[in-house]
Amino acid sequence: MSAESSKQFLSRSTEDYLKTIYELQKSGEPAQTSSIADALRIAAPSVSGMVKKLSESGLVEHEPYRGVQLTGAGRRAALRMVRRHRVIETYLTTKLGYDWDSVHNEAERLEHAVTDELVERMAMALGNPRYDPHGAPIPTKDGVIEVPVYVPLAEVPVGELGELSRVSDRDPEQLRFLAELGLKPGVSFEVLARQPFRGPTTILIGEPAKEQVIGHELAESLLCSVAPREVG
Amino acid sequence: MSAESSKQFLSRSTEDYLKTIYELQKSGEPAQTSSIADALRIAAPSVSGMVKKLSESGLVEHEPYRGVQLTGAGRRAALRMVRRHRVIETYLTTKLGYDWDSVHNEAERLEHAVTDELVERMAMALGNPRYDPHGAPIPTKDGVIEVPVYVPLAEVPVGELGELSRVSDRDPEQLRFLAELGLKPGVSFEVLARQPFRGPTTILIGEPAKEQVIGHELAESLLCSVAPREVG
DNA sequence: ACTAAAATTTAGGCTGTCTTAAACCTTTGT
DNA sequence: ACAAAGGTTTAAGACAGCCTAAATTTTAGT
Repeated sequence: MSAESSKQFLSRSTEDYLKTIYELQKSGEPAQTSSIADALRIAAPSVSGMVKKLSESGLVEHEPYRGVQLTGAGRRAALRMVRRHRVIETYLTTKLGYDWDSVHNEAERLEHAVTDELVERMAMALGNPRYDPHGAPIPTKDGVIEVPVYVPLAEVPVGELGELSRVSDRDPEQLRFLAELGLKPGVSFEVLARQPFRGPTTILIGEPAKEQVIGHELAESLLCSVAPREVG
Repeated sequence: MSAESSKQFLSRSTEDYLKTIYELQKSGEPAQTSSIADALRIAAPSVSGMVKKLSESGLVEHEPYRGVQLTGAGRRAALRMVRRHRVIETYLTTKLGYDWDSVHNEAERLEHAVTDELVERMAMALGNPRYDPHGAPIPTKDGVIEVPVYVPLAEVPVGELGELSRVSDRDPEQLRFLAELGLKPGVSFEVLARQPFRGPTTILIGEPAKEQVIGHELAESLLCSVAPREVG
């Protein structure tokens, strides 16, 4: 209801800032200027300037030298972008045959050009999916997002059964590699062994069950649910 | 091969200028500054400035105070945008249930955000259609566009049989009205009567054949093929 | 506690695209 | 033939976003 809250049209760049701040700030702490700059591949002073504007529009709160937090309005706008991005990614893979490693860039451009109506039509055509192809939860139209609790594969104890639930959508190379190994969300596995000192993890996976060795770094980015599903 | 011709990335605004100039210049004569300004809803001096830049990039030829013409490269870029626009319009109506009166605006935004790959995937999914929902020809990937010869309904002689082939996609109001009357590309009709002094035309049309009276102005914007199809 | 390093902000500038006001050509009516 | 009208261009400036360099604040190590 405040004078600020009804600002309707956000610039492309504003949308990018809000989405980025949302991603950085998920863990709760304020987002740092330099993290935003890195994520957007922009110089830090540019971020300083833009953040001032965002905070004047009531989309973020900025304590100088401390960091940035989304306001209610900012969070809503950010989640709208996240929904767009994930619905688009799902649509492109499901309906237009995109590989899951190439959708990210396309979605990154389209999310700024699409109307709410198109997003809803795409979601409808897909049966209102709850997860995108990388396993990330899709916020609802009214900005509600599920926050499942996952364990990185690197931390699932040896002997445990689990299901791969989510992977990062950022690195196409990595995604292509995962696809080769059949490592996509929904796949079940058993942890057979793990070497100490940040060594690789061995899992049993796939239809003709097969052993797979996975390096520590990769195993840290694979988010899993452990066997007796406690998470909706 | 010239130094200019390899300029790869056109700004959103450049794309709009080229597409507009293409539309205005279809009839052959150079496009006027003021017509471009009107079409883009921009002040004339802005167009002057931009045209200078376009001509420095080798996309148009500009004879000051005379008008603008697309060069080969400019025409190619414009047709790429036209293809995008029309493929998108066709996709949205065919696959996502859009009405033909609401696709124009959506396409107008998307055409700048889409990659060539997405356009080709959409075209593929549609079976490489030759016409969009308004009956406009879709240029091929390599920039070939069909130029059918049509007659405005207002000029089809009384007694003649014809087929409605193309309508303008610009005015949603008009499109909704046409839809109500069942007047969409592909529909056949017979001209029953026409009043003089730019009066209305009466046609026989539809499955349960029905008489329809159409005002002169509207009849001028409905492009038809006359009965013994001479046009591919 | 104090200084060196790291992070952030301020200052000043650039580019792209738009604007209005004024100057400038071209066309056209008498 | 020439002046008014109309279209076009130049001039000057605004605004969004970006940049680098310099000044400032915070953090961290001794």
